[in-house]
Amino acid sequence: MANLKQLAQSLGLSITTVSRALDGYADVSASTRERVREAADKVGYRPNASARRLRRQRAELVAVTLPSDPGHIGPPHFLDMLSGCAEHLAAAGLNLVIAPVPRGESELDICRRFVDGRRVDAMLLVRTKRKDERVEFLQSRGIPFVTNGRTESLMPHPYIDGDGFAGFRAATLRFHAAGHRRIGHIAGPQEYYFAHDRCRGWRAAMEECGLATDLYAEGAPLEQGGYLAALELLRQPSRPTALVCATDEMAIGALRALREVDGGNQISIVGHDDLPMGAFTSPPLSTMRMTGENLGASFASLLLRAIAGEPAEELQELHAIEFVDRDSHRRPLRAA
Amino acid sequence: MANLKQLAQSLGLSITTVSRALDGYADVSASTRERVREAADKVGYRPNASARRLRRQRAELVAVTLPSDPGHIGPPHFLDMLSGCAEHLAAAGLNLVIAPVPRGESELDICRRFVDGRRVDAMLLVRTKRKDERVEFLQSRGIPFVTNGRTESLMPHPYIDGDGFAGFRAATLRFHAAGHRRIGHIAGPQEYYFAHDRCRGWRAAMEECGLATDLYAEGAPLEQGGYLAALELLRQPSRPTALVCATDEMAIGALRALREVDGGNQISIVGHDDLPMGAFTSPPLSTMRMTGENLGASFASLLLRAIAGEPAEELQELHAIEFVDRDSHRRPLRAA
DNA sequence: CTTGACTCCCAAAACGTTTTGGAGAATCTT
DNA sequence: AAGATTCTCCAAAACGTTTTGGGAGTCAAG
Repeated sequence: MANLKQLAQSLGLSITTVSRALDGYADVSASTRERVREAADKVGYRPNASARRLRRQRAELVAVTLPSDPGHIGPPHFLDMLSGCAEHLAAAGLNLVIAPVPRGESELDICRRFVDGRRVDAMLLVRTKRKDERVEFLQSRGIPFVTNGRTESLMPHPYIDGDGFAGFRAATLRFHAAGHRRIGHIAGPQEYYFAHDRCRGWRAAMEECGLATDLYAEGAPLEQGGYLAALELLRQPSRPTALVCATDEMAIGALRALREVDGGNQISIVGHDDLPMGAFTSPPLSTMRMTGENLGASFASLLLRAIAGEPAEELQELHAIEFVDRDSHRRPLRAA
Repeated sequence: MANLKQLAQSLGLSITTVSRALDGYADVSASTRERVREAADKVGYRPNASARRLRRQRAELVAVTLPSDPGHIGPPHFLDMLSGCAEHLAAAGLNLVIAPVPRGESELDICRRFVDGRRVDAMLLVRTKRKDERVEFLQSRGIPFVTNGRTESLMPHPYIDGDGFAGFRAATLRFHAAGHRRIGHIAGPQEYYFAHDRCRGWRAAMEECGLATDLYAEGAPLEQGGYLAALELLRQPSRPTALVCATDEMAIGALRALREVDGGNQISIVGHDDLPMGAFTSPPLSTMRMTGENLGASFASLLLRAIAGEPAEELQELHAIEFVDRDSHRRPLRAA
């Protein structure tokens, strides 16, 4: 209820002095500062956010656009990431607003609305595509942003990403070393950078080993997509003995296909994301995950540094992928 | 870049007229209105959000507090709900900000910050406790809010909840009708309303059937909690033949315990939430879910109506629970 | 006594919008 | 033809803060 004017009046001081006292300026005496602070605490004064934002020309807000398509939004721990990010942004006085894409609008429309209405100081982009129009738009407007996932944009921009190429190459080589020769890949939609990157890793390893890359199937990055893709691979005349899946959700769908077609437990499989659920599937799902603690905090830090004006080149984090050894990747290899 | 002043100048009109033209007031002629609209479109004018908020005395923001504890935030489809809610709020010009609880602060502190700093027009509360201090605070401040889950607050407040009592009672009676007599309950932390409500449903059914309620174990509402709770029940001298679990995540943890101890497939089990993952477990997990389409839209609608001043009594939705018949709830019943 | 530095405070402007309360011109009514 | 009404438009106030550019005092040095 209280605003600066009322508070100042009750103290017999000017608005200016009260404002500066609360902000800790040196040009107000220690005694008045204390007096002001006490009075402010007593009436529970908090500056009106809108007024401050208008005057300071800052929105104190960061938006993250949530892709609506297809199905789930990122891996299930995505919300944990957002939450961590929001928490660290809050420490710097910024709040995180979520911006889903209403039907009939594009993700670009959303960016436009937020940026041109000066509703945000920065943006967080997830689920980047290889060619991502949002990135181009934000670069043209000069608004700070960070992406989760790289893009093929020519101009560098801040991002955090996992080295899917290296991770999937290593996983494929691991299968090869274990004796597998028919190693299939269940891929996500190739327009997404992460899906393409992971696919490239598998492909590179296969070619290094002199193996054909025909055991390939693509699907939506969900259980159902993995299920259908796995069925497709299992129909091939020469079945795979091992499967490298673009995501854990797809791998879990594939596990179901294996159970149905194969009785299960015959084909080795590995996913990516380290979903908590993976420890509880049957067999427990071996997987990969991006190294690094508290991804949300990293995003927050990059966003703050981008807002502070650091150049994009210094705000790019490529994290190694580590293997999570459960059980599903070492099914006994039958003689070919 | 453009503001009202510049736009007005370039058109040779006053700020007032331009503003009212864009807002579609009748007291500006159709021709000027059109002229103004065209010019605004051309320069891509969008009103400055902060200025509008200050003048209108509305934050155009709704906050949802994210509990940080324990572990996951709500069921995995929680983000879908938030996204749907944000989408419908956006259609009314409101954005949804997520407000995680930093360590060292309480959920109450967050509410205070948002409400007293006039940063929001309303709040969305999730994971209500039976006695929830946030509810009391918001009621005392007279700020509109909606909770996901009821509370034991004496003053009525808007909520959306599933009828966990009826759902769990029905599930327990179903097991009884199938011949089960030793029906266990894996419960969530009882301070949460939903956990308590579901537990009461199981307990009521057991008592109606004249069965003892000693097969009870409590745990964190996560896979691990369900796993440990199930192990506890399986250690009892007289094992349960069926398990009613407070959440799917707990049920999935319990499934793992059953596999380890029992070889699996001997004990019937049912969860709640209808996680997509449940269709892919082994055996596929029978579960329950709240009826009703697009929960997020319902929350948005209730929030808007609460902001519009409708009384709390008319903003309470209790949804029926429906059974989702997969396979895990009809394991063959061995002779006792 | 004057000057300069320093301390503590404040009036006023500014941020960009919406809204209030008319003003002037044109049109209608009688 | 005069008054009433309707159409268009606008100046100015207001929202609550931060920041600019001083203005009184006080004190020490010259």
